[in-house]
Amino acid sequence: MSPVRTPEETRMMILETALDLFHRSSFTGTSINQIVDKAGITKGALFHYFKGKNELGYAVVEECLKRQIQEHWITPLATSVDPVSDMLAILEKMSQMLVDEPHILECGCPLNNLSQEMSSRDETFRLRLLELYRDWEDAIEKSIRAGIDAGNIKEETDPQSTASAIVALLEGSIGLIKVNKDMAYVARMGQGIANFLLSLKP
Amino acid sequence: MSPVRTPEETRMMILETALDLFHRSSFTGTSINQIVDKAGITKGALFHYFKGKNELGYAVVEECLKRQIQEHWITPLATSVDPVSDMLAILEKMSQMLVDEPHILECGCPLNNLSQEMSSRDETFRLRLLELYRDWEDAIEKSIRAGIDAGNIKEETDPQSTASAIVALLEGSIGLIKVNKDMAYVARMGQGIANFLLSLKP
DNA sequence: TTGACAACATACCAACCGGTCGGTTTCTGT
DNA sequence: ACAGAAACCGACCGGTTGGTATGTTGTCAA
Repeated sequence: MSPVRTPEETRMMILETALDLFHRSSFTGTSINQIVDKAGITKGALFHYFKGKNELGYAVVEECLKRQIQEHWITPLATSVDPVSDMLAILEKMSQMLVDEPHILECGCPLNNLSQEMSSRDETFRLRLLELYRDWEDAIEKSIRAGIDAGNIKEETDPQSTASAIVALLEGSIGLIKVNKDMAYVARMGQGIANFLLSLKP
Repeated sequence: MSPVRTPEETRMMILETALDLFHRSSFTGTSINQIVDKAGITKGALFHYFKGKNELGYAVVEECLKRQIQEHWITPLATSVDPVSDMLAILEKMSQMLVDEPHILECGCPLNNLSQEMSSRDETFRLRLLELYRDWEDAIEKSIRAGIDAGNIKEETDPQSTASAIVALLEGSIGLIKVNKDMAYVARMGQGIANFLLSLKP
């Protein structure tokens, strides 16, 4: 006989519902009532686990977004000595996700969305999101260093500024794709990104 | 004796106040009352000139943002045959603006802000903002073609995808600067952008 | 079995939102 | 001079927001 109340699952359900709604409709554009309704719980439950909407947002950043960045970027690049090829493979995988779930075409990147919306409005949000970006850039930077050592990247490449530029290029691309909402544009942008990455090879 | 009522000035005051507040606090984050208060007018006046908040937003895009893109990018690049150097000059000018008015550091790009916020929520917004991006990309694309013809850009460069990537890189950079809020990071990103642009030269 | 606390549920609140509407003031064509 | 239109005012409205107060139900250790 399974228990009626499963606190951990409830909390996780709230987090994932919030993540999904924040992704589709932004943070301020999503009301607590919407989260509660879609998660199939009540306001009492939500405020039992989180002090307020902001705290829920922080938790989404720390737990959900952090894990996504980790899975998609940091882990795959951790042992890479050919980051250009490996990043192209990651992008290929993400491009496939766009084909499978076309609604993502107009949703953008959850990390970028939340950053653009909240970082100038709430300092706690900014600092937590900044940490994720730092982790992401660091992972790319280290892989570039490894790539240089392995002879897979031009020696004169500056790892730090190149890593920042790569992240900027990716986030900017997703933002533009959101506005264009067009698979042909996705292909064009993919070519632009690929050309940039390939220019780093010797 | 100057007239008490100056309709055109009133309308322009509303537009510029709205542009400034949308830039600082986003579209949904700015209330009509805030606009009205800061512009020194009343709600009646605002609704006399614009059917609603969305229509005001459309006008801000069509009149204010369009002019800004035109001034900063399209006009300077129209006659360019060395777009890399000319774009670096534009960026240098914008970087100086950041030093003069540091609050922009956390405000981001008005066009990017509005796009990320509204393009998935209102189709009219998306289409109008998309038009501005197309104009911007077209201007860069054409200047790249001219640069190739003049021998200032590598022949194998694909103008279209490169133009898209440049816009993505710029918008992504401003977005990341907003999160980092740090002049040292601005310098790092500037170096990353410059390296990318310079890689287009023969 | 029972007390204590975590895990929920629900009704309610003040503040704020975009928008309306009837009225007043200023301007302009005749 | 005067009528009618444009410009502008500000009180008001229904709806929504994040958040709270209070009550009920399930769980588990003693």
